[in-house]
Amino acid sequence: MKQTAPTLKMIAAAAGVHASTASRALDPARRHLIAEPLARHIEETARELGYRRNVGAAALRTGRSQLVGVILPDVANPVFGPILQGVEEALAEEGYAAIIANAGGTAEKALGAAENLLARRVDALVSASAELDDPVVSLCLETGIPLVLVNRAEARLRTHTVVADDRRGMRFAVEQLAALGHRHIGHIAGPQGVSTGLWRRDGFIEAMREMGLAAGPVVTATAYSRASGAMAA
Amino acid sequence: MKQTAPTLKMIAAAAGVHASTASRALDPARRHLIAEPLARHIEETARELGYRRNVGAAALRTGRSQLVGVILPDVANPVFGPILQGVEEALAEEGYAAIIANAGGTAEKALGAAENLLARRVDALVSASAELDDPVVSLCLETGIPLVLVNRAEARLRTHTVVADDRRGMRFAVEQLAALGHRHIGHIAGPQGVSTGLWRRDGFIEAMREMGLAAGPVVTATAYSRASGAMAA
DNA sequence: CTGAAAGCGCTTACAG
DNA sequence: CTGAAAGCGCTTACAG
Repeated sequence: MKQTAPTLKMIAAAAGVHASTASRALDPARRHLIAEPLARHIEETARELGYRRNVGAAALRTGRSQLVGVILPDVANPVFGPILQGVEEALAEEGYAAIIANAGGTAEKALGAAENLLARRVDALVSASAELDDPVVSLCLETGIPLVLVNRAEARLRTHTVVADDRRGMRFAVEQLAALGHRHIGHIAGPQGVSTGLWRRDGFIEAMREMGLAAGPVVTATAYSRASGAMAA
Repeated sequence: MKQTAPTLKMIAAAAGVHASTASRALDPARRHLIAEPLARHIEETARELGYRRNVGAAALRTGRSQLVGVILPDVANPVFGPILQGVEEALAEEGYAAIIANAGGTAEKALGAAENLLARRVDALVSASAELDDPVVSLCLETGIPLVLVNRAEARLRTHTVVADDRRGMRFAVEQLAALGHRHIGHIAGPQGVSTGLWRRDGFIEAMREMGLAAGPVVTATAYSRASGAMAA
């Protein structure tokens, strides 16, 4: 016997008011529009009947889903746990929820994921899987949906982007090794179609040159995966 | 100039049919109800105008959100990446999307997260953060919303549960160490309020006894965190 | 095979 | 301060 969730109309009826009044009383932002005792009464009935505002229905009316899509290149990769964590936490504070999608490494899949997310009318998108020239960015620009890139940047800055300085990081790594006395240093580069792979490779080459070391071997892995890494190694 | 997404009515008007007809033509499951040439015509207009079915609006009408909530104890913990990955993949195949929530270690927060998810009318819930007697399970049982527990089980089996045999795993670990000649083995146990912590501890004690080893020290960490682990160590 | 209406559960002008 | 109506974008009986 799956009881159907109580609606605003049911609460209103039980409290002896119109649905619009119940709606106002139950929304913190509009509660002040209702006389305090009445508001309290409505709140109580709502609690008794176990009312839970249907966020989806409200979304249809207001045009705001309170949903943000998060596109990850590889959900299983531990790199993205903390990123997702941060996103989820910030969103939850504002009453938003994160809906995730796996891009699975290719731009086509990422685009498909973005399309699905748009069909759910997410209020914004966060993508951690941008390529240097990313179709998801183009899509968001066309449709006007807010987007922020994390982890990977585009070659040309077209939207909000939050990334580490991969080039600098790699230079530090090389300098560290050189300081330890190493002279023959190789680099397994990530995919050159994404900023992390490209920038780290650039940083490696630059640092080697600056340190006056013979350019070590650079082998490019085709993907950020164990298999590709092993192959390159 | 943020163009508003085209609606079914707009497609229908452009194609010269009624919205109900467009709705049928654009739904693979009901497409056969429409004459093939007309269906094709509607499809084409939809594509031209860049139509994207509003999943949320459909959800309101059908009562199925095509959304599944996933409650994780700690999103940043790499343990949950592969779990989330598997869940997301299976859901995506069926046209569902995963919406995530961080339970942050306590049952109260997990319950709050579940409430938020229910307000979004998720069709089902997956929880990786169950305690031995979990309020989220009770809530789902009361409201009739499908739930599956992963990673952690309740003491009393009340719903679908997918977990590893932690007790057996710990016994293997002890046997392995004993086989290597170790005699003095200690155990940093996880929180005893969740099945993984409890079962592994039990497995440890049992295995030590069976191997005829003096019970090593068992220290219980208060949470699955680096800080708690360090303290216990 | 196609159309017209009703309604899912909300919120927002508009009245009073 | 409260009510009544309209409408968000769909889908589903019900007609024809």
